[in-house]
Amino acid sequence: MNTPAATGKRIATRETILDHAYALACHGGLEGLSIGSLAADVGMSKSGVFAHFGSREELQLAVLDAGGQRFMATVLAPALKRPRGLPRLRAIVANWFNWGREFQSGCVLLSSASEYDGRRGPLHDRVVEQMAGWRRELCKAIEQAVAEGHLRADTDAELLAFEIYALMLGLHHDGGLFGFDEAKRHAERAFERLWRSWQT
Amino acid sequence: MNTPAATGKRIATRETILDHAYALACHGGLEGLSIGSLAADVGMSKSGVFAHFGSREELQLAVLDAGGQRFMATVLAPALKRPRGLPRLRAIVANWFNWGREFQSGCVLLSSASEYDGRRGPLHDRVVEQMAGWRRELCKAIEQAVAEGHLRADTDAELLAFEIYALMLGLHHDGGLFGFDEAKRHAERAFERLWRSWQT
DNA sequence: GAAAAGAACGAACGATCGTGCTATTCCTTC
DNA sequence: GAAGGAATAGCACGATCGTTCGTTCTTTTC
Repeated sequence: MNTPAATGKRIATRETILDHAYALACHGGLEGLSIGSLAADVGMSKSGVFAHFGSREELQLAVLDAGGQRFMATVLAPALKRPRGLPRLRAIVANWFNWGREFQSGCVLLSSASEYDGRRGPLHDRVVEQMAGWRRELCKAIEQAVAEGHLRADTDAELLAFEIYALMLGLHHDGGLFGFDEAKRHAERAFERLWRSWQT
Repeated sequence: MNTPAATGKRIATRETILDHAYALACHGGLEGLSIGSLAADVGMSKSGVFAHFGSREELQLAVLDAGGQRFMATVLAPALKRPRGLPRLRAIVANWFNWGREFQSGCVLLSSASEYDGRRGPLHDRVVEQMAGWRRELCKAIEQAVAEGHLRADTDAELLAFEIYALMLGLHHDGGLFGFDEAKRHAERAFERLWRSWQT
Protein backbone atom coordinates (compact mmCIF):
# COMPACT_ATOMS: atom_id res chain seq x y z
CA MET A 1 0.00 0.00 0.00
CA ASN A 2 1.17 3.48 -0.69
CA THR A 3 -0.53 4.60 2.50
CA PRO A 4 1.07 2.46 5.16
CA ALA A 5 -0.97 4.06 7.94
CA ALA A 6 -4.25 2.77 6.58
CA THR A 7 -4.74 0.36 9.43
CA GLY A 8 -8.23 1.65 9.93
CA LYS A 9 -7.85 2.77 13.50
CA ARG A 10 -6.76 6.25 12.63
CA ILE A 11 -9.48 6.64 10.07
CA ALA A 12 -12.12 5.31 12.43
CA THR A 13 -11.38 7.72 15.26
CA ARG A 14 -11.07 10.55 12.79
CA GLU A 15 -14.55 9.71 11.64
CA THR A 16 -15.77 9.64 15.22
CA ILE A 17 -14.25 13.03 15.87
CA LEU A 18 -15.86 14.41 12.71
CA ASP A 19 -19.23 13.07 13.81
CA HIS A 20 -19.04 14.99 17.06
CA ALA A 21 -17.53 18.04 15.39
CA TYR A 22 -20.33 18.09 12.86
CA ALA A 23 -22.95 17.90 15.58
CA LEU A 24 -21.31 20.69 17.55
CA ALA A 25 -20.93 22.85 14.46
CA CYS A 26 -24.63 22.46 13.77
CA HIS A 27 -25.33 24.43 16.90
CA GLY A 28 -22.49 26.90 17.16
CA GLY A 29 -21.34 27.15 13.58
CA LEU A 30 -17.85 26.46 12.32
CA GLU A 31 -16.55 29.58 14.03
CA GLY A 32 -17.98 28.46 17.34
CA LEU A 33 -16.31 25.09 17.09
CA SER A 34 -13.40 24.86 19.52
CA ILE A 35 -10.94 22.02 19.85
CA GLY A 36 -11.25 21.96 23.61
CA SER A 37 -15.00 21.50 23.70
CA LEU A 38 -14.80 19.04 20.83
CA ALA A 39 -12.23 16.94 22.68
CA ALA A 40 -14.40 16.95 25.78
CA ASP A 41 -17.37 15.90 23.71
CA VAL A 42 -15.51 13.03 22.07
CA GLY A 43 -13.85 11.99 25.33
CA MET A 44 -10.30 12.58 24.16
CA SER A 45 -7.54 14.98 25.00
CA LYS A 46 -7.19 18.25 23.14
CA SER A 47 -3.85 17.24 21.69
CA GLY A 48 -5.21 13.86 20.66
CA VAL A 49 -7.93 15.50 18.63
CA PHE A 50 -5.61 18.18 17.32
CA ALA A 51 -3.13 15.62 15.99
CA HIS A 52 -5.73 14.31 13.58
CA PHE A 53 -6.05 17.58 11.71
CA GLY A 54 -2.94 19.64 12.34
CA SER A 55 -4.81 22.91 12.69
CA ARG A 56 -8.20 24.24 13.53
CA GLU A 57 -8.74 25.44 10.01
CA GLU A 58 -8.03 21.97 8.65
CA LEU A 59 -10.59 20.60 11.09
CA GLN A 60 -13.15 23.14 9.94
CA LEU A 61 -12.51 22.24 6.32
CA ALA A 62 -12.96 18.58 7.16
CA VAL A 63 -16.26 19.31 8.89
CA LEU A 64 -17.38 21.32 5.89
CA ASP A 65 -16.55 18.45 3.57
CA ALA A 66 -18.31 15.99 5.81
CA GLY A 67 -21.37 18.23 5.80
CA GLY A 68 -21.38 18.49 2.03
CA GLN A 69 -21.00 14.77 1.69
CA ARG A 70 -23.90 14.08 4.01
CA PHE A 71 -26.04 16.65 2.30
CA MET A 72 -25.45 15.09 -1.08
CA ALA A 73 -26.07 11.61 0.27
CA THR A 74 -29.30 12.67 1.96
CA VAL A 75 -30.77 15.09 -0.56
CA LEU A 76 -29.38 14.33 -3.99
CA ALA A 77 -28.48 10.63 -4.05
CA PRO A 78 -31.95 9.21 -3.22
CA ALA A 79 -33.54 11.56 -5.74
CA LEU A 80 -31.38 10.20 -8.54
CA LYS A 81 -33.37 6.99 -8.34
CA ARG A 82 -36.48 8.85 -9.37
CA PRO A 83 -37.21 9.44 -13.05
CA ARG A 84 -35.62 12.56 -14.48
CA GLY A 85 -37.57 15.73 -14.73
CA LEU A 86 -40.12 17.13 -12.35
CA PRO A 87 -40.43 13.96 -10.23
CA ARG A 88 -36.73 14.05 -9.48
CA LEU A 89 -36.82 17.77 -8.86
CA ARG A 90 -39.69 17.35 -6.42
CA ALA A 91 -37.85 14.49 -4.75
CA ILE A 92 -34.83 16.73 -4.26
CA VAL A 93 -36.98 19.35 -2.61
CA ALA A 94 -38.76 16.78 -0.46
CA ASN A 95 -35.44 15.35 0.74
CA TRP A 96 -34.23 18.87 1.35
CA PHE A 97 -37.25 19.42 3.59
CA ASN A 98 -36.29 16.38 5.63
CA TRP A 99 -32.72 17.60 5.85
CA GLY A 100 -34.10 20.84 7.21
CA ARG A 101 -36.20 19.13 9.83
CA GLU A 102 -33.37 16.91 10.97
CA PHE A 103 -31.04 19.87 11.41
CA GLN A 104 -33.53 22.28 12.79
CA SER A 105 -30.92 23.41 15.24
CA GLY A 106 -28.92 24.67 12.31
CA CYS A 107 -27.27 23.47 9.15
CA VAL A 108 -23.50 23.70 8.99
CA LEU A 109 -23.51 24.45 5.29
CA LEU A 110 -25.94 27.32 5.58
CA SER A 111 -24.45 28.85 8.68
CA SER A 112 -20.97 28.69 7.21
CA ALA A 113 -22.26 30.46 4.13
CA SER A 114 -23.14 33.49 6.20
CA GLU A 115 -20.07 33.11 8.39
CA TYR A 116 -17.58 33.22 5.55
CA ASP A 117 -19.25 35.18 2.80
CA GLY A 118 -17.49 38.37 3.77
CA ARG A 119 -14.04 36.99 4.54
CA ARG A 120 -11.17 35.55 2.57
CA GLY A 121 -9.27 32.34 2.93
CA PRO A 122 -9.57 28.61 2.38
CA LEU A 123 -12.84 28.30 4.26
CA HIS A 124 -14.51 30.95 2.18
CA ASP A 125 -13.28 29.32 -1.00
CA ARG A 126 -14.49 25.91 0.06
CA VAL A 127 -17.93 27.25 0.92
CA VAL A 128 -18.27 29.01 -2.42
CA GLU A 129 -17.07 25.92 -4.23
CA GLN A 130 -19.59 23.75 -2.42
CA MET A 131 -22.49 26.10 -2.96
CA ALA A 132 -21.68 26.54 -6.62
CA GLY A 133 -21.50 22.79 -7.04
CA TRP A 134 -24.87 22.27 -5.48
CA ARG A 135 -26.40 25.02 -7.56
CA ARG A 136 -25.03 23.32 -10.66
CA GLU A 137 -26.70 20.07 -9.65
CA LEU A 138 -29.95 21.92 -9.21
CA CYS A 139 -29.62 23.50 -12.61
CA LYS A 140 -28.94 20.14 -14.17
CA ALA A 141 -32.08 18.65 -12.68
CA ILE A 142 -34.06 21.65 -13.88
CA GLU A 143 -32.73 21.43 -17.40
CA GLN A 144 -33.67 17.78 -17.50
CA ALA A 145 -37.19 18.71 -16.46
CA VAL A 146 -37.30 21.17 -19.33
CA ALA A 147 -35.98 18.54 -21.73
CA GLU A 148 -38.63 16.12 -20.53
CA GLY A 149 -41.25 18.69 -21.28
CA HIS A 150 -42.29 19.02 -17.64
CA LEU A 151 -41.28 22.65 -17.44
CA ARG A 152 -41.74 25.43 -19.97
CA ALA A 153 -39.20 25.46 -22.80
CA ASP A 154 -38.18 29.03 -22.00
CA THR A 155 -37.41 28.18 -18.37
CA ASP A 156 -34.38 30.01 -17.03
CA ALA A 157 -32.68 27.25 -15.08
CA GLU A 158 -30.45 29.58 -13.09
CA LEU A 159 -33.37 31.75 -12.13
CA LEU A 160 -35.50 28.82 -11.04
CA ALA A 161 -32.56 27.40 -9.11
CA PHE A 162 -32.25 30.75 -7.37
CA GLU A 163 -35.94 30.71 -6.54
CA ILE A 164 -35.79 27.17 -5.20
CA TYR A 165 -32.76 27.96 -3.12
CA ALA A 166 -34.36 31.11 -1.79
CA LEU A 167 -37.44 29.21 -0.63
CA MET A 168 -35.24 26.71 1.17
CA LEU A 169 -33.41 29.57 2.84
CA GLY A 170 -36.76 30.89 3.94
CA LEU A 171 -37.70 27.48 5.30
CA HIS A 172 -34.53 27.23 7.35
CA HIS A 173 -34.76 30.80 8.52
CA ASP A 174 -38.36 30.67 9.64
CA GLY A 175 -38.00 27.11 10.87
CA GLY A 176 -35.20 28.10 13.19
CA LEU A 177 -36.90 31.21 14.51
CA PHE A 178 -40.63 30.57 14.43
CA GLY A 179 -40.91 26.79 14.46
CA PHE A 180 -40.48 24.26 11.71
CA ASP A 181 -44.09 23.28 11.15
CA GLU A 182 -45.38 26.72 10.30
CA ALA A 183 -42.37 27.37 8.12
CA LYS A 184 -42.92 24.10 6.33
CA ARG A 185 -46.53 24.96 5.59
CA HIS A 186 -45.51 28.24 4.01
CA ALA A 187 -42.65 26.70 2.07
CA GLU A 188 -44.77 23.86 0.74
CA ARG A 189 -47.42 26.19 -0.58
CA ALA A 190 -44.77 28.48 -2.04
CA PHE A 191 -43.24 25.52 -3.86
CA GLU A 192 -46.58 24.48 -5.32
CA ARG A 193 -47.00 28.02 -6.61
CA LEU A 194 -43.48 27.93 -7.96
CA TRP A 195 -43.94 24.67 -9.87
CA ARG A 196 -47.17 25.87 -11.33
CA SER A 197 -45.60 29.10 -12.53
CA TRP A 198 -42.96 27.25 -14.51
CA GLN A 199 -45.03 24.31 -15.65
CA THR A 200 -46.08 23.78 -19.26
CA MET B 1 -34.12 66.07 34.81
CA ASN B 2 -34.77 62.65 36.20
CA THR B 3 -31.67 61.41 34.40
CA PRO B 4 -28.91 63.60 35.75
CA ALA B 5 -26.30 61.93 33.58
CA ALA B 6 -27.87 63.17 30.38
CA THR B 7 -25.04 65.57 29.68
CA GLY B 8 -24.78 64.20 26.18
CA LYS B 9 -21.18 63.10 26.42
CA ARG B 10 -22.00 59.66 27.60
CA ILE B 11 -24.64 59.21 24.98
CA ALA B 12 -22.37 60.49 22.24
CA THR B 13 -19.50 58.14 22.96
CA ARG B 14 -21.92 55.30 23.40
CA GLU B 15 -23.19 56.05 19.94
CA THR B 16 -19.64 56.12 18.60
CA ILE B 17 -18.93 52.77 20.16
CA LEU B 18 -22.10 51.34 18.71
CA ASP B 19 -21.14 52.61 15.26
CA HIS B 20 -17.88 50.73 15.38
CA ALA B 21 -19.45 47.70 17.01
CA TYR B 22 -22.08 47.57 14.32
CA ALA B 23 -19.46 47.74 11.58
CA LEU B 24 -17.41 45.00 13.21
CA ALA B 25 -20.46 42.81 13.75
CA CYS B 26 -21.29 43.13 10.07
CA HIS B 27 -18.17 41.19 9.28
CA GLY B 28 -17.78 38.78 12.16
CA GLY B 29 -21.32 38.50 13.44
CA LEU B 30 -22.45 39.23 16.95
CA GLU B 31 -20.66 36.15 18.25
CA GLY B 32 -17.41 37.29 16.69
CA LEU B 33 -17.65 40.68 18.31
CA SER B 34 -15.14 41.00 21.15
CA ILE B 35 -14.75 43.88 23.54
CA GLY B 36 -10.99 43.95 23.11
CA SER B 37 -11.03 44.35 19.34
CA LEU B 38 -13.91 46.79 19.58
CA ALA B 39 -11.99 48.95 22.06
CA ALA B 40 -8.95 48.92 19.79
CA ASP B 41 -11.15 49.91 16.86
CA VAL B 42 -12.73 52.79 18.73
CA GLY B 43 -9.45 53.89 20.28
CA MET B 44 -10.49 53.33 23.87
CA SER B 45 -9.54 50.98 26.65
CA LYS B 46 -11.37 47.73 27.12
CA SER B 47 -12.73 48.80 30.47
CA GLY B 48 -13.81 52.14 29.06
CA VAL B 49 -15.92 50.44 26.46
CA PHE B 50 -17.10 47.82 28.88
CA ALA B 51 -18.40 50.40 31.34
CA HIS B 52 -20.91 51.62 28.80
CA PHE B 53 -22.74 48.33 28.63
CA GLY B 54 -21.97 46.32 31.74
CA SER B 55 -21.66 43.03 29.93
CA ARG B 56 -20.92 41.65 26.52
CA GLU B 57 -24.45 40.40 26.14
CA GLU B 58 -25.81 43.86 26.84
CA LEU B 59 -23.49 45.22 24.17
CA GLN B 60 -24.70 42.63 21.68
CA LEU B 61 -28.30 43.49 22.45
CA ALA B 62 -27.52 47.16 21.90
CA VAL B 63 -25.90 46.39 18.55
CA LEU B 64 -28.91 44.34 17.59
CA ASP B 65 -31.23 47.18 18.47
CA ALA B 66 -29.08 49.65 16.57
CA GLY B 67 -29.18 47.36 13.55
CA GLY B 68 -32.94 47.06 13.71
CA GLN B 69 -33.31 50.78 14.06
CA ARG B 70 -31.12 51.48 11.06
CA PHE B 71 -32.90 48.86 9.03
CA MET B 72 -36.27 50.38 9.75
CA ALA B 73 -34.97 53.88 9.03
CA THR B 74 -33.42 52.78 5.73
CA VAL B 75 -35.95 50.33 4.42
CA LEU B 76 -39.34 51.06 5.94
CA ALA B 77 -39.40 54.76 6.79
CA PRO B 78 -38.75 56.14 3.27
CA ALA B 79 -41.30 53.75 1.82
CA LEU B 80 -44.01 55.09 4.09
CA LYS B 81 -43.94 58.30 2.04
CA ARG B 82 -45.06 56.37 -1.00
CA PRO B 83 -48.79 55.73 -1.55
CA ARG B 84 -50.11 52.62 0.15
CA GLY B 85 -50.38 49.42 -1.76
CA LEU B 86 -48.11 48.02 -4.40
CA PRO B 87 -46.05 51.21 -4.84
CA ARG B 88 -45.14 51.18 -1.17
CA LEU B 89 -44.47 47.47 -1.24
CA ARG B 90 -42.17 47.86 -4.21
CA ALA B 91 -40.44 50.77 -2.49
CA ILE B 92 -39.80 48.58 0.53
CA VAL B 93 -38.22 45.95 -1.66
CA ALA B 94 -36.17 48.54 -3.54
CA ASN B 95 -34.86 50.02 -0.30
CA TRP B 96 -34.15 46.51 0.92
CA PHE B 97 -32.03 45.96 -2.17
CA ASN B 98 -29.98 49.03 -1.33
CA TRP B 99 -29.61 47.85 2.22
CA GLY B 100 -28.29 44.61 0.83
CA ARG B 101 -25.76 46.32 -1.39
CA GLU B 102 -24.53 48.59 1.39
CA PHE B 103 -23.97 45.69 3.71
CA GLN B 104 -22.66 43.24 1.20
CA SER B 105 -20.08 42.16 3.73
CA GLY B 106 -22.92 40.88 5.85
CA CYS B 107 -26.01 42.07 7.64
CA VAL B 108 -26.02 41.89 11.40
CA LEU B 109 -29.71 41.11 11.55
CA LEU B 110 -29.48 38.20 9.13
CA SER B 111 -26.30 36.72 10.53
CA SER B 112 -27.64 36.94 14.07
CA ALA B 113 -30.74 35.11 12.92
CA SER B 114 -28.67 32.07 12.00
CA GLU B 115 -26.37 32.52 14.99
CA TYR B 116 -29.11 32.43 17.58
CA ASP B 117 -31.90 30.41 16.05
CA GLY B 118 -30.84 27.26 17.83
CA ARG B 119 -29.95 28.70 21.22
CA ARG B 120 -31.81 30.15 24.12
CA GLY B 121 -31.42 33.39 25.98
CA PRO B 122 -32.06 37.12 25.65
CA LEU B 123 -30.29 37.41 22.31
CA HIS B 124 -32.40 34.71 20.75
CA ASP B 125 -35.53 36.31 22.09
CA ARG B 126 -34.57 39.72 20.77
CA VAL B 127 -33.83 38.34 17.33
CA VAL B 128 -37.16 36.54 17.15
CA GLU B 129 -38.94 39.64 18.38
CA GLN B 130 -37.26 41.78 15.77
CA MET B 131 -37.88 39.39 12.93
CA ALA B 132 -41.50 38.91 13.91
CA GLY B 133 -41.93 42.66 14.05
CA TRP B 134 -40.54 43.16 10.60
CA ARG B 135 -42.67 40.37 9.21
CA ARG B 136 -45.71 42.05 10.68
CA GLU B 137 -44.82 45.29 8.93
CA LEU B 138 -44.48 43.40 5.69
CA CYS B 139 -47.86 41.79 6.18
CA LYS B 140 -49.42 45.15 6.89
CA ALA B 141 -48.09 46.60 3.66
CA ILE B 142 -49.33 43.57 1.79
CA GLU B 143 -52.80 43.78 3.27
CA GLN B 144 -52.98 47.41 2.28
CA ALA B 145 -52.07 46.44 -1.27
CA VAL B 146 -54.94 43.96 -1.21
CA ALA B 147 -57.28 46.58 0.17
CA GLU B 148 -56.23 48.99 -2.57
CA GLY B 149 -57.07 46.36 -5.12
CA HIS B 150 -53.47 46.05 -6.30
CA LEU B 151 -53.19 42.44 -5.26
CA ARG B 152 -55.70 39.63 -5.57
CA ALA B 153 -58.39 39.60 -2.92
CA ASP B 154 -57.52 36.05 -1.88
CA THR B 155 -53.90 36.95 -1.28
CA ASP B 156 -52.39 35.16 1.70
CA ALA B 157 -50.40 37.97 3.28
CA GLU B 158 -48.29 35.69 5.45
CA LEU B 159 -47.42 33.49 2.52
CA LEU B 160 -46.47 36.41 0.31
CA ALA B 161 -44.42 37.89 3.15
CA PHE B 162 -42.64 34.57 3.41
CA GLU B 163 -41.94 34.57 -0.30
CA ILE B 164 -40.66 38.14 -0.25
CA TYR B 165 -38.45 37.39 2.69
CA ALA B 166 -37.12 34.23 1.06
CA LEU B 167 -36.14 36.11 -2.07
CA MET B 168 -34.28 38.67 0.01
CA LEU B 169 -32.50 35.85 1.80
CA GLY B 170 -31.53 34.51 -1.58
CA LEU B 171 -30.24 37.91 -2.61
CA HIS B 172 -28.08 38.23 0.48
CA HIS B 173 -26.87 34.67 0.24
CA ASP B 174 -25.90 34.77 -3.42
CA GLY B 175 -24.71 38.35 -3.15
CA GLY B 176 -22.29 37.43 -0.43
CA LEU B 177 -20.97 34.32 -2.14
CA PHE B 178 -21.22 34.91 -5.87
CA GLY B 179 -21.25 38.68 -6.21
CA PHE B 180 -24.01 41.17 -5.68
CA ASP B 181 -24.73 42.11 -9.28
CA GLU B 182 -25.61 38.65 -10.50
CA ALA B 183 -27.64 37.99 -7.39
CA LYS B 184 -29.47 41.24 -7.90
CA ARG B 185 -30.37 40.33 -11.48
CA HIS B 186 -31.85 37.04 -10.34
CA ALA B 187 -33.69 38.59 -7.43
CA GLU B 188 -35.15 41.39 -9.51
CA ARG B 189 -36.56 39.01 -12.08
CA ALA B 190 -37.87 36.75 -9.34
CA PHE B 191 -39.65 39.69 -7.77
CA GLU B 192 -41.28 40.67 -11.04
CA ARG B 193 -42.54 37.13 -11.37
CA LEU B 194 -43.74 37.25 -7.80
CA TRP B 195 -45.72 40.47 -8.20
CA ARG B 196 -47.29 39.21 -11.37
CA SER B 197 -48.38 35.99 -9.71
CA TRP B 198 -50.30 37.85 -7.01
CA GLN B 199 -51.56 40.76 -9.05
CA THR B 200 -55.19 41.21 -9.93
C1' DG C 1 9.52 -11.64 23.00
C1' DA C 2 12.18 -7.42 21.25
C1' DA C 3 12.02 -3.55 18.43
C1' DA C 4 9.77 -0.15 15.67
C1' DA C 5 5.77 2.62 14.61
C1' DG C 6 1.45 4.76 15.61
C1' DA C 7 -1.91 7.02 18.53
C1' DA C 8 -3.29 9.49 22.50
C1' DC C 9 -2.11 11.91 26.72
C1' DG C 10 -0.61 15.66 29.83
C1' DA C 11 1.52 19.79 30.69
C1' DA C 12 2.68 24.13 29.25
C1' DC C 13 3.07 28.10 26.04
C1' DG C 14 1.57 32.92 24.78
C1' DA C 15 -2.55 35.17 23.53
C1' DT C 16 -7.11 36.64 24.14
C1' DC C 17 -11.51 36.29 26.24
C1' DG C 18 -15.06 38.78 29.64
C1' DT C 19 -15.14 40.94 33.91
C1' DG C 20 -14.04 43.03 38.14
C1' DC C 21 -11.44 46.57 40.88
C1' DT C 22 -8.89 51.00 41.79
C1' DA C 23 -6.82 55.16 39.98
C1' DT C 24 -6.76 58.96 37.12
C1' DT C 25 -8.47 62.29 33.98
C1' DC C 26 -12.09 65.15 32.31
C1' DC C 27 -16.01 68.12 32.65
C1' DT C 28 -19.49 70.69 35.06
C1' DT C 29 -21.05 73.69 38.56
C1' DC C 30 -20.53 76.59 42.09
C1' DG D 1 -10.22 78.44 40.69
C1' DA D 2 -11.98 74.67 43.76
C1' DA D 3 -14.98 70.81 44.37
C1' DG D 4 -17.51 66.92 43.02
C1' DG D 5 -19.05 63.62 40.07
C1' DA D 6 -18.94 61.36 35.67
C1' DA D 7 -16.00 59.06 32.21
C1' DT D 8 -12.05 56.61 31.07
C1' DA D 9 -7.60 54.21 31.91
C1' DG D 10 -4.80 50.72 34.06
C1' DC D 11 -4.13 46.48 36.05
C1' DA D 12 -5.21 41.94 37.42
C1' DC D 13 -8.13 37.74 37.71
C1' DG D 14 -9.47 33.17 36.05
C1' DA D 15 -10.83 30.87 31.98
C1' DT D 16 -10.28 29.38 27.42
C1' DC D 17 -8.25 29.72 22.97
C1' DG D 18 -4.97 27.19 19.31
C1' DT D 19 -0.67 25.13 19.36
C1' DT D 20 3.75 22.70 20.64
C1' DC D 21 6.41 19.27 22.83
C1' DG D 22 7.89 15.26 25.24
C1' DT D 23 6.06 11.17 27.26
C1' DT D 24 3.26 7.09 27.60
C1' DC D 25 0.38 3.61 26.04
C1' DT D 26 -1.05 0.52 22.20
C1' DT D 27 -0.41 -1.85 18.08
C1' DT D 28 2.19 -3.86 14.44
C1' DT D 29 6.39 -6.12 12.61
C1' DC D 30 10.24 -8.96 12.73
